[in-house]
Amino acid sequence: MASNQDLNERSLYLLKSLVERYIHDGQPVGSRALSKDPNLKLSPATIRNVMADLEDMGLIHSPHTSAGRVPTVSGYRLFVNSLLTVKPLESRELDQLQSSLLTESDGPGEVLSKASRLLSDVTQMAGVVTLPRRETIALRHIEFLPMSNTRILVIFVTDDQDVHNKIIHTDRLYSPAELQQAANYLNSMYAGRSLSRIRESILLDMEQNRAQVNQGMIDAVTMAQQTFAQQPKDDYVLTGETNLMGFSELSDMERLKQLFEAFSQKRGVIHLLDQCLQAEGVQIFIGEESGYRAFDHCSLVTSSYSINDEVVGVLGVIGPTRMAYEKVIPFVDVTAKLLGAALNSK
Amino acid sequence: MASNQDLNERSLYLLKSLVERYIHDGQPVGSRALSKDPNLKLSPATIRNVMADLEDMGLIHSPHTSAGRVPTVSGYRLFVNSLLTVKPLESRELDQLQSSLLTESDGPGEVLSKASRLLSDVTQMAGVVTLPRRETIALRHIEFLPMSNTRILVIFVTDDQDVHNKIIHTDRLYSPAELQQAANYLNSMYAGRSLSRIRESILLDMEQNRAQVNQGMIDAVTMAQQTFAQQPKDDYVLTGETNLMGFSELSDMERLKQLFEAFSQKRGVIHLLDQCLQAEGVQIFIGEESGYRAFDHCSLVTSSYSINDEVVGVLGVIGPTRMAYEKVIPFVDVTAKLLGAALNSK
DNA sequence: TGCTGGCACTCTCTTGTTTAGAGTGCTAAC
DNA sequence: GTTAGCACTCTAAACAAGAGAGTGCCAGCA
Repeated sequence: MASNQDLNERSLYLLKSLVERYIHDGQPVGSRALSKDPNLKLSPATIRNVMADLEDMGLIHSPHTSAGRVPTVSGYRLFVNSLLTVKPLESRELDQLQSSLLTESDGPGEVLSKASRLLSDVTQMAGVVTLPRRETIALRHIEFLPMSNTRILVIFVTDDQDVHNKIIHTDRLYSPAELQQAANYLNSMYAGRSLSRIRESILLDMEQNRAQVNQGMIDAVTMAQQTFAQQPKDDYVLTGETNLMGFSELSDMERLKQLFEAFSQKRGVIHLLDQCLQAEGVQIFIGEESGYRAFDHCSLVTSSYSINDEVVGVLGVIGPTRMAYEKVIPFVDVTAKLLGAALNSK
Repeated sequence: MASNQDLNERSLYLLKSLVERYIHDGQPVGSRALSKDPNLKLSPATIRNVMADLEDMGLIHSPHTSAGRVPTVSGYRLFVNSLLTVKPLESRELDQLQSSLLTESDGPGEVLSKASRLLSDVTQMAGVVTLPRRETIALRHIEFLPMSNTRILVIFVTDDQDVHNKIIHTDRLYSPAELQQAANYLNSMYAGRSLSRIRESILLDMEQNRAQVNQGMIDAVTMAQQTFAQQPKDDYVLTGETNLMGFSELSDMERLKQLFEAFSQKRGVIHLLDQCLQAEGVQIFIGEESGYRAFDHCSLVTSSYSINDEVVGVLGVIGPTRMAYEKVIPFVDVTAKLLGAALNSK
């Protein structure tokens, strides 16, 4: 058994070179090819010895006897963690990013779509952006419109100019006038505050028996919170899925189907992305690391993005394990920062 | 050259039988297999003669010398138009449909999604439903909220309880009070009428120099119309795309990619579906008939659906040319009617 | 005239075999 | 510790052969 001490500088350089070559041309890399590396004046035989060690350590693996070696998940992991030389963004790409995201115009929804499209267009893989999910969203404006029976259409505008609407069911019948009054009250008294604080506030007022507060107000806030709670916030914008169909490692139809099914179920993907909400900076899942079968042959490069220093969402790129990490990582990083900036300025 | 007179009852029955067999097991059908048909007491040799005629007429086609025959697009077309024996819906399916669609609860958006999901779940192909697009939509409620500079958030509730919102840019700055006033005026005076009629009305009032009408009102309606005009109505709900990955005739990765790209572009698909808006009843595109390369190996079974006798949208099923038309056609038909009914009752 | 049995033919698909090429592991020598 | 050499293994491509399916056509029969 080879110990970690065998991981001297030379073996690491060899691993790095191997991973880079494999990422570049997708073929298993043999000792002969590596021996051509000008920085590495070694014969194929020596390289074979080193590769045997790397294989013992589970960093590379041979598809069959007479093929070269291919990085394993651990190999990629080591590569990404310590060997990678990150390529800074090309200025052309940076320009494209900035001009696309920072033009003040459309609503938040459009900005997210643009970001996702950028991620997929530039990397030629799939781009994903989760909808921003703020802990405390303040009320900007609320409206209750009666529908048939006990159904009420609640329109809820948050202070980030996002419009939510939801049909809710109430226990009793409310008259249009009642609804109007409740909305007016909430709009005039509590705009700018978060829902939970509004609720607290009203309860307090009620205790103190203020005249203008009544059960209706409570109901109204409950409705509003309902609207918000049920809002399908577990959602994301995914673009460029079709790019993934070009990769040979995903050309297996059964695998591809599972992957696309995961995309439309959304649950699993969201759950995976949520794990990146906590983490600072760029987070990477390689192959089976994600824990989701559908992503076994994919890697996920993600970064959280923030509005006003509050982490609200995650964006990233989904592609085959064999991807150009050195370009994707900085790109995801910058995009996340720019998206945050774009949403800040709203 | 064989003339149409050769299309006697026997040849037609043979074609029908051939198409049915091919649809059922996906293999080219040979003369020997067809000779086993109990209603058709003919030797393989005779059947071969008839099949040769059918091939001359371009109704069937042989992939290679020693394979059986496969229907061409014309063959499918003749089959669908005149030979098909439609299978009525199974009561289980009808129950499922009714209970899913006719439960009064959620907004129109959810109903459309449910319809689409039903289409894909039952047929195990892809289901599509275009968003309803009414010629004249009446105003239920409107709200203008100021954002930064000359940007205004318009919230527009139509009488079918659908909420639209859009950020528009105006020429000059409007004060919150102005916006409030405009919205109040529109809501109180014109709720229930269509936008174009509101506009006419206001212009008329202005000519007659009524006191309460001013340029602001005109601007308000213009804004409202803008909101509505720019609304991306060229949209649909598509579900079960992944089902399509199971079909061998779509297993070519390049084709599949084109198909999925068409799905996400949306333009072409919408254009195709629009052609069904005019038509009464179920409309079918078989293979290349659609005119879109991406759909060359697909068939599309569609039907328009109506709200209050006004045709507003199209729904349908997308699958391989080799699909069970006799089941899909009645299913699409019924679903369209039920969806109309479900939306009517709102 | 229309149907049928027979037969030669064609094409695909599968299987087995061979060969070239690539890459390895091991060993002995430097 | 490094290297050259060599036997070995495995894949991929090319080729051959045979089985199977289905056809077209022809001659004979009702």
